[in-house]
Amino acid sequence: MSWTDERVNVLKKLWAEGHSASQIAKQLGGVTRNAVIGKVHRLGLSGRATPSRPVKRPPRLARPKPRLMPDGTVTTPTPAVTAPPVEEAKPAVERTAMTAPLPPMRLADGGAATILTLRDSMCKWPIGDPADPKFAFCGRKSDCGPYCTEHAKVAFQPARKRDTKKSQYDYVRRIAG
DNA sequence: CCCTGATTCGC
DNA sequence: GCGAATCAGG
Repeated sequence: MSWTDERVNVLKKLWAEGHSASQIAKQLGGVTRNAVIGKVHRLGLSGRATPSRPVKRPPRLARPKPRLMPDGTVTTPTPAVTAPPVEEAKPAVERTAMTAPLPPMRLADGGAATILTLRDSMCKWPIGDPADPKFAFCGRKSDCGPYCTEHAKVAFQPARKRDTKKSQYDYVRRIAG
């Protein structure tokens, strides 16, 4: 099917009325929603009422995936080597320190357990910002684990509600192809 | 998983 | 110009 004047008019009308691209495609027939969206863009009426989506995305770089050519050859375009501005996850220390329920134990000298004074039998729960000079460890007696009984409760929470196998699989597929 | 629009690029 | 593939997000 091609974009006749009549079909374009229907497209404009339905789009103006707020129908989604897939709905318009179904009504027109013979086109996919991608075709509708593509046409909408080409007509320059992409910006409809934006209810709740002020999403600004940086432009995607060219598809690096191999493409199967009609003659059977597979071409793998060299992907742009632009470093993606990936924001790293916060260090575990920061997250755990924020939820620390106990202040560092006071040592005999009045200070707190540091990396120098922390012994094997002492709780290794971090307290405060590692970059801070006052950064310390809990230092209470740790028995069968790295933490004291109080921090062990926080550190070894009962397993959080697991993701479904399905959604995990989706994630793996997303990153692994 | 379903859905939405946005974008790129081979055709 | 067209639209499939592929995005990012609800």
